[in-house]
Amino acid sequence: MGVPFVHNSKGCSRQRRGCQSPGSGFGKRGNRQETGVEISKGRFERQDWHWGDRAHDGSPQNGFPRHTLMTKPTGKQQPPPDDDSSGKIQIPLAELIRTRRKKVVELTGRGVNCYPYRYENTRPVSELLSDFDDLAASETVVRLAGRVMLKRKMGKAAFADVRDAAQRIQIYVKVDNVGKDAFDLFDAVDLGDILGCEGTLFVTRTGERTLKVTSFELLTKSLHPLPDKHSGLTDKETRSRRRYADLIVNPEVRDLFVMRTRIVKAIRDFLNARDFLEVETPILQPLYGGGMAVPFTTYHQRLDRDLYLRIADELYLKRLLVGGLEKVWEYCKDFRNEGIDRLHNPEFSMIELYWAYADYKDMAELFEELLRHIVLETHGSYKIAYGEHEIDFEPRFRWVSMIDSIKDKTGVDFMGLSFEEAKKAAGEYDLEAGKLINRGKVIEAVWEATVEPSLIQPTFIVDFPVEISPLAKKHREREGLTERFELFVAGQEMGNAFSELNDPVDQLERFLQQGKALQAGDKEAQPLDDDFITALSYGMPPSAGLGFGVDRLVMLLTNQHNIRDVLLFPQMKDMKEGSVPVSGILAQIVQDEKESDST
RNA sequence: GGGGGUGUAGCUCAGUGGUAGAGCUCCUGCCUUUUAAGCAGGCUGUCGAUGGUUCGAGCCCAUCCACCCUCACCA
Repeated sequence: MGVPFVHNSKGCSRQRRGCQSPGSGFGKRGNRQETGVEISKGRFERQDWHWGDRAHDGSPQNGFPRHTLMTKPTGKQQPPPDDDSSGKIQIPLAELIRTRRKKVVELTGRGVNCYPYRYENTRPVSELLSDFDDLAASETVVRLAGRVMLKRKMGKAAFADVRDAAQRIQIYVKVDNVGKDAFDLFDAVDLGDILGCEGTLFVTRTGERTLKVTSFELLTKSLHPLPDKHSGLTDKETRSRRRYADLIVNPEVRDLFVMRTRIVKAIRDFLNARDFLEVETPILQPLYGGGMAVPFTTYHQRLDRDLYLRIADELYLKRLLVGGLEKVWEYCKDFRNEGIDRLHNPEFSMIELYWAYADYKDMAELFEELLRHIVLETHGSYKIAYGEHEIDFEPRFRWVSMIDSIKDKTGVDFMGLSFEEAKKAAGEYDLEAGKLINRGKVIEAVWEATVEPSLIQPTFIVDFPVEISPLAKKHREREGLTERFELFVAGQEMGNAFSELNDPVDQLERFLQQGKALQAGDKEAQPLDDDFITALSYGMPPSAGLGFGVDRLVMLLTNQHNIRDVLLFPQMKDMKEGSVPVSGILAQIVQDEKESDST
């Protein structure tokens, strides 16, 4: 852990490291005397919180931030009053956590383990609810476990809402049923605590299905208060940074990520059923390639060389075609060192599949079937809503060439036009001149300006200009074009496929062209991959290849419009200033506990 | 990167230059079928950061940071 794996991602693992082994860090913290600082009376200075392991300098770390609490010499400090508030971090959160931690200490003193090891024979709440009538009538004793979301205490009885992975249920705890000691323990239960409960099911006066608790066990004490019980957690930044809190209080978020997993499973099932072999290829690569992108660079010490995080899987999967595997695919995490926005995260998921003896038309058939399968599996219908649109996957997808689609829209036919002629024809559109560096780019730019936004229902755009398709085979009939399609749905690209270029000489020439671009300063151009050319020289069968972004697909199928919302842990910039790490609060509390023990 | 917006208590939000507020959470008390339980009382903040204007700044100005929307580029 001493040397950061990826130079560019500093700070990404800070929080995780801090959580590893809190116990090991407490004794090593400088005390007040040594650091020459003083805990101010009732005030925690946020900016004086220092993370010991922030610098990536390779120095040994103990896995826990070195805490240094200090204050500004404000001159307003007074000797701590002799009540028990001296030295406390008195931001409100700290007080809330302190109160809960006190309960842990007290309960532990009474022999209650606030962090026991297991709770057995539980049933999912969903099952208890679906079998409710029978279970209630037979007074079957059942057990469940979950998190306390709401609590309503009334003297010698109490209700609480407990939620497990999928459902919530009300529990009823009455002193007559559980005994005084247990009822006192229930008094100490906070929102957020995790409980195991045993009892029978009944319906309350007001008609709510409820577990009448006969015994319960505290399974985990929660120290951090939950977000507001009514309005929940709405701040998008906090929801992304603390996805765990988001998942606790926003059931629809949980549903969305369950849906994401179902989508991936549907893809996997579909490809497995067609004998595509799921493989794994290197993420850490001596040379990147297979796409146009800026890579992340990292360094291997023992090899004493730079390595790259992959930007695409293409070149490795094609090597497997050479090796005779014929039908391969990979669920791949790729990394691109580019901007972060509504549609882009530095690490993202793709599916790439390669199919020997097939061409791009076969691949289009397969892709269409795959999407229909996924939509039906996950939605139970072929129609989905996306924003203001209803997308229907049932009819055959339109199939139209890029050049024809422009002709249909504008009347201009780019087929057979030279670069100069094409540029002239494009003159009436407001295009960025710097991009119009060849015929293919001009056609693409015109197409993007005129046709792309209108592609709401699933549409294959096919036969791209050769200049913008360096890995695709030349079209067997149409001069200057390649056998390539991209699928568009709701105005967005949902996949990209070619009849794969397998002539090693042609591929070498295209690499050399890319090499020139790289030298000329195009950071996204692809470097020459000698080993890939070597592989092609052995002979790669005629093949079709397809790649599509999983995150984008999940967005489409879950009606989300920001990639961050379909990623459990999206990349975030460094934390905004002013927030106090919970570990700092806990460290302070534990220090106070130790001091009060020794006095 | 350009343009627009937001940042106040753990959470959700008020607060247009004059002593930082509400609801929820939390604490104390009452309450044995409640349900955003209720009732009574109480604690809680470097108003994102830094600088400026002002007798006085949460509020006005500048810079910076983060997030959201939007435009251009990569999936």
